[in-house]
Amino acid sequence: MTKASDRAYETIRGMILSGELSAGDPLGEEALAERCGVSRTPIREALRQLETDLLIRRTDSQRSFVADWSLDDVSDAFELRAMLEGYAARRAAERVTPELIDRLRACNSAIAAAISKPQPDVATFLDRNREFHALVLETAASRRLTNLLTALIEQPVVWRTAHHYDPEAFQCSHREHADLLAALERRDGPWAESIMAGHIHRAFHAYSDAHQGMRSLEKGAA
Amino acid sequence: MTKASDRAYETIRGMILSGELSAGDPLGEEALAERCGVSRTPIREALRQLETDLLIRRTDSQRSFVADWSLDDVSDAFELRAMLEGYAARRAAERVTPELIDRLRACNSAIAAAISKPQPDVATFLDRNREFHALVLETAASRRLTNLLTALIEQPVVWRTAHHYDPEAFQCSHREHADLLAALERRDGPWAESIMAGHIHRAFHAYSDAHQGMRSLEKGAA
DNA sequence: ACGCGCTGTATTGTATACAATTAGAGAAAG
DNA sequence: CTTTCTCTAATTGTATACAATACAGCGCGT
Repeated sequence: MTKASDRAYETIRGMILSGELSAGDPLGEEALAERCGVSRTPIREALRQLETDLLIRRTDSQRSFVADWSLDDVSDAFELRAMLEGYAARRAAERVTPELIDRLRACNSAIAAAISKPQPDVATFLDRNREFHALVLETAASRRLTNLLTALIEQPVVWRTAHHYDPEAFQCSHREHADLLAALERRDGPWAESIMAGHIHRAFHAYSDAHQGMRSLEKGAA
Repeated sequence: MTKASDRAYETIRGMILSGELSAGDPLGEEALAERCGVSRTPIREALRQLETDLLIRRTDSQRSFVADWSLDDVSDAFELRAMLEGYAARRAAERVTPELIDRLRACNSAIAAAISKPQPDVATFLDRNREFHALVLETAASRRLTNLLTALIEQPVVWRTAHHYDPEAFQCSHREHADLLAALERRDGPWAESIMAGHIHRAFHAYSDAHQGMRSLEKGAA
């Protein structure tokens, strides 16, 4: 059986990512404990983890709230991701093995299959996309880099952006993965870095555009 | 009165940085609790923080040990620092204020005073150096970046490297700070980024050389 | 009406007891 | 002699009670 603090972490994280809790909502330890069916002790551990993930913020007096992400925040996070994942891709290119290439290719094929349906399978896309990036990161073989990136990769807002992708955006993502594969296969670190950085920047603009669209809709509805 | 968990954090961190505990030493919660004069609860909070700082590592079964840093690890950490602090400097250049310039200048003057004595005041140098970098980071105004960098800035090994600096190394550091000030004053982001990245890389080589020297000494003594 | 301080209540911090898990020593079998 | 199994002791995980702290609302004085 999994530890209670882990379950609490997953539960609370899920509530934030799913939108069940919205930005700014207060997170009382006692309330969460009741909701997760555990005592406050594991909740506190979970909150500390979520804090380093930047999914929650704590006031000076240690009260916890669901973090709110302004467009500036998100832009900032993406720029950091572009830099760090670019670095990861470069390191991966220097350490790549034939097995890795095979696994990445399989991954990207699964993505291709998921997005060429008439009704794109977004869940599979997200899973395989995550796997693709995780493989690259693993190959980069830097514990520190892995640590830093986990805080940035699982971003709440981004998580849902792919649902607004149009067919062309999916194709772009897939093609960029293929390009990255080519760079890795040739062990060309700088190329891999450039592609990855561009890949992340494009994802940001996809998010940014979708967000803008959503805001106009809200405005129109109001 | 400061919180017990904070005191515990500082105490344990101090024990690691000062070398009272060496790499690989086991860190039992109960033993630490007794040593810090608090219960296990705040110790657990402190250990979590130290873990994200990468000063301790935890086994699969959650036992804690003082982290050991290979030269590769350190090199890796420095490269990340160079990238991230470079980015911070660039952002700072875009957001700089006259007050900041003044504070940085004061900081660097204090450094100059500390290192031009016949017997350099290393403690002051370290403090002011930290303050200098903290000011730049603060001006960069990215909560995320700050989070990521704290894990890298307070490196245990690095902390003691300055004690092995020769007079010229201190002067280099001071001069590079002055260069950075010039870049900030002109709001030249790319220049600031280059200087900062170079500054960090130089620090790595200073560490690397000193480390090499220490290893030869050890060898000779054995 | 406005600001200031006080008090009650809600929330977090800490200690402690107990449960669950794991490492490691030692015995038994091959 | 090596291997594996078991059992014990040490260590971490969780729950709960209590202490300290912060926030909000109210009353008071200006």
